[in-house]
Amino acid sequence: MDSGEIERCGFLCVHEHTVAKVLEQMPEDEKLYDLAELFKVFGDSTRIKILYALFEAELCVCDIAQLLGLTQSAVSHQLRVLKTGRLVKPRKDGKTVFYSLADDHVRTLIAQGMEHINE
Amino acid sequence: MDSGEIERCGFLCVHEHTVAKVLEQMPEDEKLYDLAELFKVFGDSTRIKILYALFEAELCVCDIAQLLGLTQSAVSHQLRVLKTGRLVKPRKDGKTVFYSLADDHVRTLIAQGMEHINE
DNA sequence: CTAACATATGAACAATCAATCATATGTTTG
DNA sequence: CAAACATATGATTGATTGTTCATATGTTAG
Repeated sequence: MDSGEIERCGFLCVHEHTVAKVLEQMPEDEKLYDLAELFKVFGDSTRIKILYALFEAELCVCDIAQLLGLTQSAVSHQLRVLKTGRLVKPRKDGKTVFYSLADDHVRTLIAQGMEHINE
Repeated sequence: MDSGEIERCGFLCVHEHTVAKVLEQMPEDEKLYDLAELFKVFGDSTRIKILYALFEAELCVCDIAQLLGLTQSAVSHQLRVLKTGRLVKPRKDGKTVFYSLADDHVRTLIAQGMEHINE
């Protein structure tokens, strides 16, 4: 088969080799799940704000809270989510904890997302 | 002020000019909200699977459902979310509706996300 | 027109989540 | 050691979300 016929959804509209390609290049379920988890971390405006604040400099928790008009607790909870997703990293200095972006993927992803928005 | 002193959180740890820069380059609230909304759309493994399936070819709803082992209804609901986020676009052909990726940002964003995962 | 089919939609429910409040941990200062 | 401070954590709660089931819309074939 796979000649060019399009059988409607008695089973599949598309050619068999297309189906094969789709299934072949599809990553494992676990990867897909992890990827969704990553995007989920970006999917909250409070966390986006925190990341943007860290674009310029590392900041401590209470700075972020005051800059963005948020509770210390709320910021701390969200920083934990961002840390777990390896988007930010902490640096402890006495009783203060400074957070900064974990790597450049964060900037790149946010920039790409912004491009999509501005269209 | 803004000389180099670091006053701990009596008010701010960081220099005033850093605070100024942060606030200056921070996009408007609405943009930040929209950006979070965009990432939220990527933040579900079912939708990620659908997008991956559309990497190879445009597919109709029931194809996607069968390929991924999902209900027609579930796929339709999620395609609506993807369509609203302008990540996929429909092409109607008789009673069949074929969906395809809306633009290349989708590929780019997913690729960038995957890079972050694989580290 | 009617039956069959592909897709879309709406209501309902369980699960997930972000903010809040209260409190715990850990560090510095006196 | 005790008080003050920065941060983290745990429980609770209101809101959001993904799936399911039932049904509606719209198109094609007979």
